[in-house]
Amino acid sequence: MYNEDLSWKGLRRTDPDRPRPLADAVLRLIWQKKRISRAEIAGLAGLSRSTVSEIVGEILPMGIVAEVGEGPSRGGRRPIVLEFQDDACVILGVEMGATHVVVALTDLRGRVLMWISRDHDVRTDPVGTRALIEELCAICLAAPAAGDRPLVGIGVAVASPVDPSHPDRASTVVLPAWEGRLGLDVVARKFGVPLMVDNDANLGALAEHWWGAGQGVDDLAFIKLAMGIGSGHVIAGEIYRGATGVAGEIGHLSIDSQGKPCLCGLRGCLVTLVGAPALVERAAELAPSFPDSPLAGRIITIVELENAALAGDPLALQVAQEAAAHLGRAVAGLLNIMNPSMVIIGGMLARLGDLLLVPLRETIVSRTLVSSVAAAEIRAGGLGDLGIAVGASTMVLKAALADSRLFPRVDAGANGVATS
Amino acid sequence: MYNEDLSWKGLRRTDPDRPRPLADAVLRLIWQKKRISRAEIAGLAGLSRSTVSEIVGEILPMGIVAEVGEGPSRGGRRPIVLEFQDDACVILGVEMGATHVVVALTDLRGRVLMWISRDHDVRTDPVGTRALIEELCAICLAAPAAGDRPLVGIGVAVASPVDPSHPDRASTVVLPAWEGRLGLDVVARKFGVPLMVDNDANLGALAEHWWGAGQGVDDLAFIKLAMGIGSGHVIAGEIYRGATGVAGEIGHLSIDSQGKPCLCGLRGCLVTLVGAPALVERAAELAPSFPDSPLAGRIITIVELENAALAGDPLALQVAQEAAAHLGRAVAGLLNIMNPSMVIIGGMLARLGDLLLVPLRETIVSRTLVSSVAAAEIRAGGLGDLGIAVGASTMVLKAALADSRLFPRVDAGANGVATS
DNA sequence: TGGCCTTTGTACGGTGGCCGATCAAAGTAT
DNA sequence: ATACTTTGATCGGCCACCGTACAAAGGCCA
Repeated sequence: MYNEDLSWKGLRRTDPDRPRPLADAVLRLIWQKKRISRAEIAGLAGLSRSTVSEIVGEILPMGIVAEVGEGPSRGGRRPIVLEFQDDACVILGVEMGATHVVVALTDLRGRVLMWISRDHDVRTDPVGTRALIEELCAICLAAPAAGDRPLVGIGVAVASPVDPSHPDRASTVVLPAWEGRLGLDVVARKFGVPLMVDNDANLGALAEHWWGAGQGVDDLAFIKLAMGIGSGHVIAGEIYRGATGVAGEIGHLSIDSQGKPCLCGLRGCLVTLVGAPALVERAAELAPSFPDSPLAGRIITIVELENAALAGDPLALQVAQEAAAHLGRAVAGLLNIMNPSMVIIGGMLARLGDLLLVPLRETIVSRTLVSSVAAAEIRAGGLGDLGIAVGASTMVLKAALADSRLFPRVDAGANGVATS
Repeated sequence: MYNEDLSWKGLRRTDPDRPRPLADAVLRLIWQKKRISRAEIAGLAGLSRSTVSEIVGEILPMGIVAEVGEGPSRGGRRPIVLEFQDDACVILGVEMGATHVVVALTDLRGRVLMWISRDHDVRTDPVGTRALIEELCAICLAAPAAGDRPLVGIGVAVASPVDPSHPDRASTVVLPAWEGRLGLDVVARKFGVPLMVDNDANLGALAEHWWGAGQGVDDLAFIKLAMGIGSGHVIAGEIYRGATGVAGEIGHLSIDSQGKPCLCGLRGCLVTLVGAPALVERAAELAPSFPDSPLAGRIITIVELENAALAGDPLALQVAQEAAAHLGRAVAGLLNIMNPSMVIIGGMLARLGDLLLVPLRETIVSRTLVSSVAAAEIRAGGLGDLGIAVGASTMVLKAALADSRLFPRVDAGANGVATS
């Protein structure tokens, strides 16, 4: 007759172990505003100046916020400017793709200090991949750009669904050789920091939300176009994972019941129409009609196809337009079901920009009933190839800003000392 | 470079106007457990017994919780049992369909005390509809079942998207005659209580989550099969509305690019295949192949079709199976995108039960890649025709349990007096 | 049956987070 | 130079909640 679940939200007032519940909120505000005075914090956070003074007094010794002189007067005493020290700590973001590993070292504002990409057959070699991640992380941390600054944590993006309640569990479907377990805790122990895992498309969405095209938009979808097609969702500012962490398998939306069979058993899945292999194949099919194209009559790669489209080759353009039309049908479905404010196209094909987006928008607008759905913005991602790795780092940053105990203590004198 | 939005969650500790932030949480716990002692509350809520005593002392005078004798001893003093008074107040739930209005009077546990359904052309007659709602509400409140108990509020379900930030705004697409506004505030003023509005499928999902097939499941989708097809979503226990309140237009998922054109401009929309008119039409198409069917050779209604299927008529069964197959493709897409733990089929066609569900499940299992997605439960709704109206009432109950100030004061002596 | 322990609910003093009032410092407006 | 503003620190106070202590009322066991 009624819901037996005990965990009605907000039953516990706050975590009793956590001193000063509002301190983290103030820290976030400082992070957001970057430079801000105590009085401004009081105004924006709805706290009294006395409370803010007290809280700031506790935050300063942590070393991630510093007083940096005085600001302009607004008719009275000049305020002391508090500045968030973006370079007080570093974060590692790891992208585990199907055939490559990217490690990016960022500061506390998502800026990439250095990065390394290495081809590796991740899918079949778990042991080697773990060692490679450890090696690349160590290289990043030893680099001058890291400058001895303490590490907050390591974020890892995997190209496989991640169950939020069992983050170390790996999908045996996507990564059979990994035997159901990522085993990244050894990496965490090696560096003595927390390690967090999530799906790559989710983290792409997060990165675009924090630093890219989706800033200020609280409900967005991110579609990663590559070999496979995945989508990640940010709802109300949070990553949405669904009940079992596999939300976003947009690649297997069935677009055309008469289409080609897909590995998943459906016919006409989006991935069979818009995945990279499908596009290459389609180009080969169309080649006889475009004898003048430099692509005609030979085996091509997806990168060549993209370059040709950017160069204006009619064959490549036709392939892109067809892909956009197929994708548009799926995105229309996505819009109808999820109703995000924005859809961001990421991954390799995002390079095509308007070549893909213009026909995509046309398809969507002409195929969506409710006008406010069709009004959703469709954009290309703004973060390039490092977007996923930066998203992984952002996940750690977000966690630390939600619970400042995750920030390592920085000795007070070291404010931005090691950057130079 | 960073998110300019100020409203980072949890910045304000609590609403300062609201005394005792935990009092509402305790009240919810009492509601949930129905009968519970102070000591149990302390244990479950993580509060001290002294605090609970104090809070309960404040709740008791409200009249919605009463001490009802002592419970069994567990080795010591016998506990005083607190009981939530489900019949202390009543709530009105209104379903505004396309061609009918349902008003249900419920207690504080979703039980229907009385209900009235009236056919009315809602779409074209806003003034008459408002008057009708007022009339039916007044009848319910004057009935013996209401017993003079105070009204908490009125919930209204409308068969149109509802923008959460402008709840009184009506879609001019679905309800053109209403000129963009519902104008239900007059009803609220008439009865002097708060009035809340949401989409019908959303409220169906809510009702199933609280009282029906979806109890204990925090992520579920509700699909309303009727003239149109709508879906509502509960995510993490809350109704999900999307960025502009139009999440769930599953009816216009494109299933078949070679299908019939739809009003929305797409081809092969789900509603053109599984909507009630489409099913009737399909039955007529198939009739020549089933000359023995009692349905053959004449114009039939959807209800007749349903009844025939339940009676085992091969023609009707074929129509149902085809519908299930089409619906299965859409639900597979929904599962891939949203990954709910459960999908609940409601609306008229839910009457068919396993006739629809069995082929539906088959389609889904054979057409979904990730096994945990396919493991989502597919069920028929458990609340029948009043589900939507009960959901509307539940919306009000939920709001009152989240902010107990919405409960009217009940004079202490009147505990369940008027029920007889 | 009496003693001892447990459980429940209440009373009371204490604590910690936050606020308002106050004040000094340092600026602007006239 | 005077009056007013703004900022930040300090101090006392309030309130929600906690822990302790205690009384009432039960069970367990000799």
